[in-house]
Amino acid sequence: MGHVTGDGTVGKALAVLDQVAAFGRPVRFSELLAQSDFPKPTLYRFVQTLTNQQMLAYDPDRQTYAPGVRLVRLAHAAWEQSTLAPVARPHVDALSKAVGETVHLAQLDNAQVLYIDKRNAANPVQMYSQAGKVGPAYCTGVGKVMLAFLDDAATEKVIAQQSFHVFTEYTLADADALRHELDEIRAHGYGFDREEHEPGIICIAMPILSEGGRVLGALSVTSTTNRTNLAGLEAYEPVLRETAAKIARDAQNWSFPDYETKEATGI
Amino acid sequence: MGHVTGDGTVGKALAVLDQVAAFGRPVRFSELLAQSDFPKPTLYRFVQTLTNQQMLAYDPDRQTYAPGVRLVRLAHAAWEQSTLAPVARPHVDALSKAVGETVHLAQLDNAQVLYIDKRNAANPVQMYSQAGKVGPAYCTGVGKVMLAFLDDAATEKVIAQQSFHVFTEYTLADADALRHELDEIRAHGYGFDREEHEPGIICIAMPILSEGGRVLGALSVTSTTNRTNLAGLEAYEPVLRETAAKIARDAQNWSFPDYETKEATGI
DNA sequence: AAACCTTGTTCCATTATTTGAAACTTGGTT
DNA sequence: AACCAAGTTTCAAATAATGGAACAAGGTTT
Repeated sequence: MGHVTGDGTVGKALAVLDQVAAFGRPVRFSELLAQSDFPKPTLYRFVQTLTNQQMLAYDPDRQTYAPGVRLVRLAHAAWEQSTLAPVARPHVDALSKAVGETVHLAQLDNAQVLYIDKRNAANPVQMYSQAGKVGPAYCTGVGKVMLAFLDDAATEKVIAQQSFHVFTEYTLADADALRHELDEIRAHGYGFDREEHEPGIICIAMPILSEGGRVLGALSVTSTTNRTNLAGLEAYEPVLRETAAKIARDAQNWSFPDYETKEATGI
Repeated sequence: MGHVTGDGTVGKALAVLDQVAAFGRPVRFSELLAQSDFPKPTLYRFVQTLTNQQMLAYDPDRQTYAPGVRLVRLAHAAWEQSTLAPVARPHVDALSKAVGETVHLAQLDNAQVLYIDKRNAANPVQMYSQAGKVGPAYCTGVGKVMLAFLDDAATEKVIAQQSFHVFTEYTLADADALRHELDEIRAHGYGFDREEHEPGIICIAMPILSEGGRVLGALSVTSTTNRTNLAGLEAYEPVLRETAAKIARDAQNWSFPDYETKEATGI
């Protein structure tokens, strides 16, 4: 009767997995139970099953559960197969070198922004700890440009799922403000983050669209108000647009020819 | 009657997820069906459910399934929470700087080696494409030292799951050869890879053990026969041992104090 | 040391969900 | 028009999930 999860047993089990991941730290069974809708034996069995399946890892010393190693292995496959990330990598590299600022590559995940790749101008890549991170869609450059180029039904569905927390004085605080912004973005073909998420942080963002106009992802160049301003970022628009086009083209023609690459790792 | 998966519906669904990941490329429903034990509607529903749950991503243009973005998000949590990886990071950095060779941090996943972190001496980190990778346990330095320090029952269970593919002329080709090698490793406290997995690639590996003697993971320093030899690698034994000890200590005392770190990302 | 928690684990009759053979739809091919 | 392959839906039978209750196992208090 009226469940949040849907998708039967599997959906429920995955909800438990999310719950553990959301804790951000190893968690005890009782902690999960306290904030769960499931009765004790049901939750217990889910946790057991997930642990058996290595989706959760149980630490017997501390009696805690944490997301398991199987996820890391699966995510490796996800990242390598996601048509965007591996195809985009050389282009993101080139863009990063060209602009000398932080570059992000993102996709839409549910109604959130998921960062798939990142180049930090200053300190060399530290990807795993950044890629995989999620952020709000309504107040980030990449989020807004992706929203702007979905079809109307999809856009509204995602808008309905935004929480509209006000981070700064520039944050778009409601659905109407966001809709208006999306119109602007559609008109220009790209968008900005005007310190909407964090004070002093600005960016220019470009959608990555397939030939058919489907949203594949988005690119952004980020900087700070100390170093530049929106007009300064706008100078990157041509190279951003070109990079997005190249990524879209390559993603289109991608057909996994180099399967079975015996990449030399050595332990 | 006699299933491989176990763990009910959830286990079966996750087996399908693994199957998709194992393809290494986006895959059609019919391809999955062809190599699946499940009847058509059953497999169909699993794929649907997993897609709903964003564990799989469906590409409508190509009619293919690939591992989904939710996995990347979950893996991010897994990596950050796995007691070893974040705790080990600074020590792995230091070790990498000290030895100037490729350094690997690994854990046991099922009966395989899972690389959790990596420092490449030459080109700066490219983690996501390396971490998450799995390798054989019986013919890698990290794999063997972890096996050596499991309890007997666990060791035998893992040995039984090895496939003993012969990669080079030095590969340990059967369980007995491996058992003998494990005895040696237990006697010394550390181990080598003598070109057992790839010609010209050698390493010295050190287990990371908790106070209670539980295997937490392993560290290795890898090089080539062009640059050095086993005696040369042995010079790294003290710093490796010390690093492993530091990681174990920190993993022990880790209690997630810095939860709620509002890390400044900016888009 | 007895009574009393709190946390984790097992039982088992009831209930709801998964299951899969068969039938059907869709789009492309002979 | 007939055919074929890939994907999707149906529905009664089989199976697996469910959760109230009762049971261990450590700890703490009286």
